[in-house]
Amino acid sequence: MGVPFPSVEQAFSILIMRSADDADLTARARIRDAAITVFVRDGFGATVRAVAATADVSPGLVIHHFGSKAGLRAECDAHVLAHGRERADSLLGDRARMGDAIGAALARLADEGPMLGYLTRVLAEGGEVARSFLDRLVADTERSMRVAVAAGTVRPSVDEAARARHIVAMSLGTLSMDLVMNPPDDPTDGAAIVAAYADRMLVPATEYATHGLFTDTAALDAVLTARATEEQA
Amino acid sequence: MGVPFPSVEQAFSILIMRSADDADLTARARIRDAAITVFVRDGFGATVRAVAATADVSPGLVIHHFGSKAGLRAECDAHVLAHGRERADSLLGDRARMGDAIGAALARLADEGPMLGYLTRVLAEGGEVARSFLDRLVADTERSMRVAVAAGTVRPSVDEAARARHIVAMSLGTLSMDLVMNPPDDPTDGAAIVAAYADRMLVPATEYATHGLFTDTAALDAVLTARATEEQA
DNA sequence: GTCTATATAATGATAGAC
DNA sequence: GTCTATCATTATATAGAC
Repeated sequence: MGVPFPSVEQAFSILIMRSADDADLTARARIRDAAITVFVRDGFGATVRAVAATADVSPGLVIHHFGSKAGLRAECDAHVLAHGRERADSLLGDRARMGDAIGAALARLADEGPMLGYLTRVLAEGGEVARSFLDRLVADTERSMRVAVAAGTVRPSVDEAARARHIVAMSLGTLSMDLVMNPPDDPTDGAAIVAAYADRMLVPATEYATHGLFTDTAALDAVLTARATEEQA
Repeated sequence: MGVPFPSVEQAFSILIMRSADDADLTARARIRDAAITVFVRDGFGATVRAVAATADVSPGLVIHHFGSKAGLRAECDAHVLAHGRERADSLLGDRARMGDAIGAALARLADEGPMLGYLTRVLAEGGEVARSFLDRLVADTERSMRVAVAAGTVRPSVDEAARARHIVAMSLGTLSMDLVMNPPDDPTDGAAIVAAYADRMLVPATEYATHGLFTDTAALDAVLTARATEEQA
């Protein structure tokens, strides 16, 4: 079987770190977790007071621990996004797991909590944090694609770098837009979000990835000809 | 030639209303246009004061005309999004124009100003305004697809409704994510945004729409089998 | 470490003169 | 219609007691 959504799988793998730090329940960590939940629910405009209330501490204590709201935000970003490097790498070397990408990726997402919702908030907001996350994902995806092309499961592209950027933008963009169209009841419930998303999009996305949309190559021919012409000029 | 990005073309067509209301330059309209520019540049968190400064009026006058910041926002939304119904319909009836979709859509986008940036802000924010816009686009896309399938330029789908939703989410999602990865110098310059986006994504997107990604149908077979099985249960 | 109380700044919105 | 001046609210962040 092929690799339906390589970049999505990688994005998700980055979120699978279900850090078993239940001992990490210092007040500081509690505040951070509460902040993630509140940011997912209400967006990054949420107030320090709302975070404090959710963590059952005083607003002053939040600032005491993180210096400022920006400091709190930075720590949340780091906790959610600054992971997965090794994960993505090991995935690349493990063709067996790439094989059943759909089921595996979805299954491993079964309980990552609010991380997915946080990621989509970051992507919607844009900015440097989102950009660096996507850039890393593009690099990983390009390497994944080369492996898959060599293995014969994925077609070669006329521009592998451009395809990697496109696949990342498309994968996470489709997810983000689907969530706008179908807002989850509980945005912090990653498992429910993934299940609903798969239910809506797995068939059309796989169909598109298998056959494309067009019946002929006229559009592609035109685009490639146009590009060749302007490159000559 | 085919119809590379039907939903994108329709989304764009909605923005092509270059309202020749140059006589519409009442202070009220000036404030509204300034608000659109500021919202595109700084997001919807931008202050009434910033809008007033850009429009060269007092903050009080902004409230005087629109009642509240929410009122101003609503008027901006209406001005940008509450159009295009007829446009999209006429497009459906005009197969000649659907034919050269790529060039036509991009060319007609040559100068729609800050509208595109405003649309991406609305989509990133989510909420009811974005949802109703996307819903309308999905309905239009499904009708477009049926026409194109009947004409033989687009492959039929096992689930036309799901495909329409997927194409809309994918088209606008890809655009949004590409803009996160490559922030435009001037987010209010729609022409430059479209040109840069096409330069980066037209080749890989058309390639994907023509051939898909996979070399075989194993993934699709698995997904369809799984769906059939769970429908039986 | 944690709280209460408060300083400071910014924002949306109002009032009234012109 | 437009402005200036101001109010009321809300936010982040600080200070100091416990």
